[in-house]
Amino acid sequence: MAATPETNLVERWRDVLTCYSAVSCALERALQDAHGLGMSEFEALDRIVDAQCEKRRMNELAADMYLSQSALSRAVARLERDGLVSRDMCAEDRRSIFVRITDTGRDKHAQARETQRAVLAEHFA
Amino acid sequence: MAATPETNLVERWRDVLTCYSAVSCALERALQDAHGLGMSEFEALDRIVDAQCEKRRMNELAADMYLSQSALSRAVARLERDGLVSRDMCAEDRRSIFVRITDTGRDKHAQARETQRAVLAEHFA
DNA sequence: GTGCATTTGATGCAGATGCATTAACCCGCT
DNA sequence: AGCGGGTTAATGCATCTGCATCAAATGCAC
Repeated sequence: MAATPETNLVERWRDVLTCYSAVSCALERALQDAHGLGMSEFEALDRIVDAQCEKRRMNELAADMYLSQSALSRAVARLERDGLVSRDMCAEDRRSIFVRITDTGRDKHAQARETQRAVLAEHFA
Repeated sequence: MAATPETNLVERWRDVLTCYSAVSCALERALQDAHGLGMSEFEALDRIVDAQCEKRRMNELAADMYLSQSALSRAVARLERDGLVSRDMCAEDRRSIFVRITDTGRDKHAQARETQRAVLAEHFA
């Protein structure tokens, strides 16, 4: 028997939990303090920028992220309120929304990415 | 140069994020559906049972967990409301609270642990 | 003992999340 | 064209979380 697989499972989970808690907490604080961004907002911006195309549909975005549809809807609403993205009608399918990053949003994301990488470097060192 | 360390950092973080999201979501749902327990409640019970001693002070418990002090306070309040733990005065330091697991709580935890391990086994397979 | 900083757990409050529902829209079938 | 089922994003609601604050209790300096 290979050293109690049950215990290993729980240990692996605890490791993930510990890592996630520490990093997400630090990230949340750093992004908030330095840029006024929550982690979900940054993550959404990040996915939009990563995709080569300028515009992203809400549902494509939701599929990439761990957020529920409603949470994403509100996160994008906050980003729009802060002028970092715009929500445009999609002519082909009028139910869909194109989320487009603004110039301000692009700048903000570039700055925030620096913060993110600094925090990650610190915690994964 | 060893394959862009920056990108590796972000990838590592995304892996943690993906894993945490999937598992915590599944765990939350499974525990809630099968036992009416949230993940934080289960985690708190788990820490109490894991500690060899019957009683745990709130602050010791908080130190073990990723929760804030206030969140823990309310999680324990929910556990007490459901009859799974009791909060007793501590004679030595009357600010402190002893959290003690009840028989009902012990049973519930034993059952919930089965669910937890099943979910973990499924996701870490 | 007295006074003051610290510690401990509870609570008011604002913000974020998920679930269920809703409104608008698309598509296929007749 | 019209209807019904499925899809997309927004919203009401309840819950959980963290921050700041509070009251009670401790203990340290004097």
